[in-house]
Amino acid sequence: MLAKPKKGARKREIETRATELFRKKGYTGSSMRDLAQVMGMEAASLYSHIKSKEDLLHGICFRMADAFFSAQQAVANPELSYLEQLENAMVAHVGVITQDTAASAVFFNEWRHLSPDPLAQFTALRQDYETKFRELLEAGIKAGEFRAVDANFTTLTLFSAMNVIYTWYKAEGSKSPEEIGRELARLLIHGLKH
Amino acid sequence: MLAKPKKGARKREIETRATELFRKKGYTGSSMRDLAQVMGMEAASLYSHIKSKEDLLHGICFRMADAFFSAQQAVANPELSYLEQLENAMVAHVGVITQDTAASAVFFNEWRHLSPDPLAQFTALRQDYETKFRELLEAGIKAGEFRAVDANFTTLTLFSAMNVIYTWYKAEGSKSPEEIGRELARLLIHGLKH
DNA sequence: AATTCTTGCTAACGAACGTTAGGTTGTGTA
DNA sequence: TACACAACCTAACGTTCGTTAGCAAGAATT
Repeated sequence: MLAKPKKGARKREIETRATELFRKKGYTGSSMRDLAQVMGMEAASLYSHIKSKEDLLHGICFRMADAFFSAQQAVANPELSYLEQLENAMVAHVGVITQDTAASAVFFNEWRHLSPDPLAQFTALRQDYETKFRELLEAGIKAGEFRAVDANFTTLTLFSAMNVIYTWYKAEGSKSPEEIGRELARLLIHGLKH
Repeated sequence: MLAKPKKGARKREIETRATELFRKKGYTGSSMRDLAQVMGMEAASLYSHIKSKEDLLHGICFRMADAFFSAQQAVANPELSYLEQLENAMVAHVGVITQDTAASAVFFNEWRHLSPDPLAQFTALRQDYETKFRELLEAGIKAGEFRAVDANFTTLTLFSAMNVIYTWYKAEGSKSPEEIGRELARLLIHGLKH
């Protein structure tokens, strides 16, 4: 049943190229003819493999959402200190970003172009995910591990600091994803001052 | 010479509405007919006031760049400690963002849609601006005021933490721009830990 | 009163958009 | 050898895009 050329391989290549294209020019700035060109085919031919342009965006956004959730759950461990739990969650988050920076770029910047229904679903997922971080923060404050910062404000700051990493991370760079995550956690937890 | 309806007032209203529109739907996702609709006129009529769609984007991006530069220069003071200089620069930066969150959103997210020539000019300006922060950081490290962090990495983290503020700041909120800047500086300089 | 300027209109241009219909070719399977 | 199917094609659809041309009405200026 399975021959050498794996089933759906062409579709996955389209998804990969679409992700790179959306990263570079944005979703609304990318045309199906642009995508066809990088694939070396006609625009109409894309529809032998995919359903629609938005379906590509949908796939990228929700696959990333899944990855973030899985990574978060994989490191969840209530027996650790809140400080350790937060640091591990940050490392896990950074790990997902570094695994696919193009998909991360689309995830962070293009989700708003989803149509209303998937958009609502997406924002709900994202809210849930971010809430885990905020709860960790609030619990850590209550336990006296953290300063009494504004939890909402700080959560957004943490995410912002983590989510910028897709803009510069290169797999062949000198730092591993884990090192980057730890260094970032250290900066945010211990600060810049000597 | 000056009558009640100030000259260019209509043009400025178009720019304001375009800024809000670009923030909401992105530059490539916004059409001139969209803009005309929020202005209550026909798309073609816009061209009595403006030169082109890209000219709107150009104006927004470069006016913000000017504002950031001015604010940075206004607080520059080599007699202060690097820590104080950095904190003041951060407060100034946040001040510009909070003055116009819509224009900030466009500045941060839509500049890549400028055509090649202004794009090159824009990125050069931005590079210059960010370099001031990096130099402050490097000098502070050398002087022993800061830990020996990676200056590039940390500069990006600082900007990312500051630049997320346009997403949630409301003028009628409980914190002033100055308070937000100071709190952010405190978080990044002193850290989250108790 | 004559003139200029501002502000808007209708109509239309060529180009690009996402997508569908229907056909062809080559390859692996029954 | 017949068949199924993935992969891609050409042609075209209706729509939307940014923008221009030419004109009209009112207000401000001379």
